[in-house]
Amino acid sequence: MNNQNDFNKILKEKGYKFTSQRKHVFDVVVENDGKHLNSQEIYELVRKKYPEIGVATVYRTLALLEEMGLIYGVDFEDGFRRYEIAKNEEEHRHHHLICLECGSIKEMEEDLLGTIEERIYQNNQFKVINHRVKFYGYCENCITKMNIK
Amino acid sequence: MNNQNDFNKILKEKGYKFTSQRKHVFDVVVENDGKHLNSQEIYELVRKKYPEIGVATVYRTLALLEEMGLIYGVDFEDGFRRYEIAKNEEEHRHHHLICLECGSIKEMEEDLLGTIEERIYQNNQFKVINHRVKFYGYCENCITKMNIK
DNA sequence: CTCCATGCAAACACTTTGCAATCCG
DNA sequence: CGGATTGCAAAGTGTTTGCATGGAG
Repeated sequence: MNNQNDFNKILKEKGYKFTSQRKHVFDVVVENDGKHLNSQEIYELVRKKYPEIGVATVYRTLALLEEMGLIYGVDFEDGFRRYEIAKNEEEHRHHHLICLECGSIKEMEEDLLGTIEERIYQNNQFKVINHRVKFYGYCENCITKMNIK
Repeated sequence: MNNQNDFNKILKEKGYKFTSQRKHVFDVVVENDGKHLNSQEIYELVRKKYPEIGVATVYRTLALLEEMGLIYGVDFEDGFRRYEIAKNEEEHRHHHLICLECGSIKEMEEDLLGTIEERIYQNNQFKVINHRVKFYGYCENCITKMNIK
């Protein structure tokens, strides 16, 4: 299966044009799966392969890809909008374990809250469509280093 | 119990001075419990009672109050940092039900994940200290209006 | 009286927008 | 070709900082 053609096809389906700028931006996000790059970092990486690209194009493309559902924007409250690829097998987005000591971010695949959503509807008359969970604490490395329980 | 003296005392304990600017900022956050005001909104409200105050003071004070644990900053990914009062009875922060239709934000007090944290430690070697959950979906009003299930 | 805290304006950092030039289809 | 897309620079937005003045303790 050919990536370029796949990407091309998805764009066309939505009535958008294929450009190498868009391909390069998408590639960088895909190639850095799990790194939660922010827009500036993506811009820098794309520039290595395509130096003429402008910041505005990167921002516009990221918004486009997010709207198309190919990537997700995540906010770790550090002042940057960060992006990760959308894996369409996920019904709900995965969750993040954020280390308070070193700032590392680990992904966790379990769907914790699926069973709880019905209860929320009963108790709060609120129909849950998606949820987002962030856990703050200490990662394996820092637990060892800090010698805490 | 006298609010002004309480607030004064907490500041002194941490080695900070009592000023009427600080009191006014804190008061506005307390008086608007549940409204998740952003910094600009807080600035506007404080100015009604204390017109000479500057934006910088509001930002500095909000950071100070957060650091002291009197208020929490929350990020609803709308480009603003929003604040809510910290209720120290809460072991974990409460969670938010965010309506995708009208944008309303409702608070939910249940602690959903307390029991799950041990499992996370087993599975991921990650020691959870706190967690933050946001549910996206449709609120009671919008469900009625939109006539969805 | 001594610093801490304030107000002001300028500086910042990230993102968005306007517009002419360019390129895809 | 014609309209979507791009690059550039300028404008926006929310927030932070430098510094002289002011006020709490």
